[in-house]
Amino acid sequence: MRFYNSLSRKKEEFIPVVEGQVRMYNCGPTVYNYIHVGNARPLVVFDTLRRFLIYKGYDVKYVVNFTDIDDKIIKKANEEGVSAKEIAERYIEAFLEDAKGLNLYDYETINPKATEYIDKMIDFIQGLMDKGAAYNVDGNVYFDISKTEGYGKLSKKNLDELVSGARIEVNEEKKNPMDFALWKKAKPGEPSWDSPWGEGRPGWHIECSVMARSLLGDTIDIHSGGEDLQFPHHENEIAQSETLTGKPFANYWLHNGMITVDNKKMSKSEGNFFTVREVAEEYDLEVLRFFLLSAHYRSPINFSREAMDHTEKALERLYNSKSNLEYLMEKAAERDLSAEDEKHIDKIEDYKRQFVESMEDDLNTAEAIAALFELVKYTNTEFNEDSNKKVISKAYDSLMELSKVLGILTKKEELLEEEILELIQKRTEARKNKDYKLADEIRDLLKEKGIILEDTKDGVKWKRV
RNA sequence: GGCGGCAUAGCCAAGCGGUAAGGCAGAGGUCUGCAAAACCUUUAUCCCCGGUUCAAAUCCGGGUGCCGCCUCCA
Repeated sequence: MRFYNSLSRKKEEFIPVVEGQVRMYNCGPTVYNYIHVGNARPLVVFDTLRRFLIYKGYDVKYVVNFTDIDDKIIKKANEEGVSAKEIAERYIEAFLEDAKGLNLYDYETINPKATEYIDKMIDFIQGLMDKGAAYNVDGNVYFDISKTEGYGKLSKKNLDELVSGARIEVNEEKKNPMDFALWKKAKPGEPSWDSPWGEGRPGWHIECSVMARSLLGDTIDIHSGGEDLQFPHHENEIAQSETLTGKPFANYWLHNGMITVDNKKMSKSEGNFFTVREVAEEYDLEVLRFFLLSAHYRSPINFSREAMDHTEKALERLYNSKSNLEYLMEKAAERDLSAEDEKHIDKIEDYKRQFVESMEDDLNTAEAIAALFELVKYTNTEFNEDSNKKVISKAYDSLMELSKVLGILTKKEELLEEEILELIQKRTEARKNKDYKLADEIRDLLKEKGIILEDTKDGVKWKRV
């Protein structure tokens, strides 16, 4: 398995720190608002990576933090006249709902809150002070980037050019314009914690460094997030953590590309965003999930209604295949494998292999999905009610197994209800009597209740939508 | 100005030196009372110009266009 590592800017074979174990940290949301589609991409992509690693047999520990103390949260709280804590709790709850809809919680995800790690952050900052890599100016503590080697190694920034850039904030307190806040002195009315430097709160970058270290150790395997976090956020995490521990902070840095709308980056500040719950009003969130996996995770991907509609249709093809295979499993005969059956099994294995190899190559989900569709095509073409049940089961299990890696095809069909069966029976009789008016009425009635009928030469099939 | 990425059929999107995956849409057909689903057939020489090579969408050089980061940002 190999990943494109932002540190080296090339694909590298993946070797975990501890054999058989993977420790992943993915920068999570700042909970001051509902998440939008752009925020959802890294969550879906790296959840899929986590799923695949589990599929490969790794013991995965996966952390996605909540930044629950921050300027934006405080601002929002002030606007609404409520506490920052209340804002954070509200949007954490909303996040969990959205995340569940996106199938992000099929496996355990550790969700630390920044405010639960304040003590550890203070210790961490103190450690940097002790090393002379941080300095306190009247209650504001800054990281001194001149004390760290290789600052800019992730984003490949040249310090001189950074400093000469026009958009560096002017701050008299800092020794170097690129120094960043570890601890911010409390302003009146702001939530704050006691520290050796007075009342205040942690800076953003320190939060991730501390939570990652506390939960996953000094060196983690995979650190992921949006490519827009590469600088300065991830760069600063590296600087702090490696300065303190003297060890590599993360061995593999994976960054996803941006979601665009009309080819412009989707962002809160631009206002061109769609929240996940807005999308949920029109589409099942599984469609959004599938859409986010339809292109390679490092490419930009343009979000549009048209694209979502196409994705919805594509996903439907997979669901149809699932229900077709379920139907065939009912009908197919139980018998020993013939030579031809063996060939079918081999072919199914081939498609699975293609899927896995694609995923192993820097999480090429687009190619993996293509393999899935080829499997579908094969089963649609080759199998019928006379097929060997073992073969059908194999195809079905493969489809479901690979879909599980992608986190799709999770909607469960409810059990057949007596009512529905009765109606279908009634309609069949009507059709026999050429009473097509009644037959169509029954079909429409069922359609209204979300049951789609299909008349095949093998009988009437039905499914829920 | 610095750093990085992208440009493949009507749309989306793989491909990483050997003569273009997959999905959506379209056309024709099979099946069917109709419909749906499914299947079959059908639609590209890969932004432009040079170069390397027996061989390039794939490598190199030069253009053109678009995007991201350099400020909070997934």
